[in-house]
Amino acid sequence: MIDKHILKLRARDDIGAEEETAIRGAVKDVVRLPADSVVVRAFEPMDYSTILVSGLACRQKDLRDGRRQITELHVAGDFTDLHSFTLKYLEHDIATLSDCRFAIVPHDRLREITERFPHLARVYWFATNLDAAIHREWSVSLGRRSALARMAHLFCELYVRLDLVELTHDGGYDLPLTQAELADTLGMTAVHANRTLQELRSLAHVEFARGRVSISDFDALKRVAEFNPAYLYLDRRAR
Amino acid sequence: MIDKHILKLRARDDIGAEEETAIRGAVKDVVRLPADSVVVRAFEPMDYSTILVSGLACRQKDLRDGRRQITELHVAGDFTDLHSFTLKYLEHDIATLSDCRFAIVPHDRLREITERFPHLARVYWFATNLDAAIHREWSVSLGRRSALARMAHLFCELYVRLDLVELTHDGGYDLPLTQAELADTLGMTAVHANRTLQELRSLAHVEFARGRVSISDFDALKRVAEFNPAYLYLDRRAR
DNA sequence: CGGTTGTTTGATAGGCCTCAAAGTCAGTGG
DNA sequence: CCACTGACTTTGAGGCCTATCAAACAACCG
Repeated sequence: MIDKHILKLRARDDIGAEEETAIRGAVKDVVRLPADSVVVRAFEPMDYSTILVSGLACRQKDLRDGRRQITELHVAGDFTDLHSFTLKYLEHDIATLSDCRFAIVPHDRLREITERFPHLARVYWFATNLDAAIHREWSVSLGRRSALARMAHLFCELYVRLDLVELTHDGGYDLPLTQAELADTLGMTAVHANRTLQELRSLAHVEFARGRVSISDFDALKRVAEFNPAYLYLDRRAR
Repeated sequence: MIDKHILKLRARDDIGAEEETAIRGAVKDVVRLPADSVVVRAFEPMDYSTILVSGLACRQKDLRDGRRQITELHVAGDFTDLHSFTLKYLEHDIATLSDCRFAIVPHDRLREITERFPHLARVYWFATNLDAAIHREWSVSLGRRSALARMAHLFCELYVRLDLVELTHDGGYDLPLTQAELADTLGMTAVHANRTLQELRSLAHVEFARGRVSISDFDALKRVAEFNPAYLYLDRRAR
């Protein structure tokens, strides 16, 4: 059920058998939600967190005028709202972008296992710090990169993150987003996202169609994006 | 020495006397650095973290072409690079923007106190999650807000954060930034920052001159920014 | 198969960038 | 005390990137 989650943890640190058992035991429930559902509503008191088991989800913040910014995309294995464990509520929504399954982990169980295994506390602390590192990279994209480089960068990031949980195949991956949602992620309009997509296809041979990203020349894409995966902390070490 | 740090922690949760003693005891050294120094270099292995005691510092990421994005500003009391405790290195620089003093906290002492006081582990975990919440709000600014609203929003945020550590006075606060550095924070050019500053002055009666922000009408500023401080998690509760 | 949602294209406008130069200010040294 | 210097701020002109508005087109779905 949460195999991809464990897989992702193990990419960054050793997780003992006892720890793994504790993590698996902390899952209380698994729920299914259709696309475009709000999983967690901003500012509602939370006493559980959720691991994304399958599907695509996001964190999004709405503005008064109805526009929104997606601040992170979540793939299978991500602890989408682990930060609510210490924050007690979220200042953003968690929403599904496709059909999703979530594993529910109550905060009191999180507290138990992090007190029993201080190492796991650090591993999960690390996980939220990694989210923050991704936020920072997105800030650079939004603040300093052109629309083209920003989009290329996102496609690179998702390739690496999905590859880690074995969700890439044939030089690409499923990304069930509309162009409007992609635009909300990249801080641009849907029209411009469409045009940028066309430019990216002709420049770097990257396709985005029918919910799938196909990368025929990853190096070309990386060059356009000036992509360096170091911010994803892919090295395994004791946390 | 780290009074402002303790003050900030206590704004979000109760910190016991024993915990406070442990925190103060974890400080090994205090160092002084002039403006425009690099405190922590990206990708260097870290075995300590630093609390900003006084001055203004930032997290910054450089691009190949020499441009940069400042992804967070740090004020006195902030644990500027607490995340290196679990990340082991940072993917960005920490740099000073004014003369600064830092308290050095070795990671092994952090490990000690977080294992001895699981509650402190959560308090510090919370602190890094708060950083991430600020990152997300900045993503919204960079992605969806106009230059004017973005600048207004930053000035609001800094007012609240500085007020928390008693560093505001006479309806304003010291912000020893050049316009170019402000521009790097807001994802715009220095020229445009200058023009936006002028617009903000005439629209919301906000001055930024000689390293000081003077706000004569905070409500007007908040309106321009659509500022809501909820993302700063200002409520005190058990973490 | 009609309606709805999502994609694509075109025309126009505007916000922000770029380049360049002038103006201001604090600090320095004669 | 006053040139001189270097850093920073301000202004102007022109252009590009991206937004906006509108409409046609394509794809999906009950």
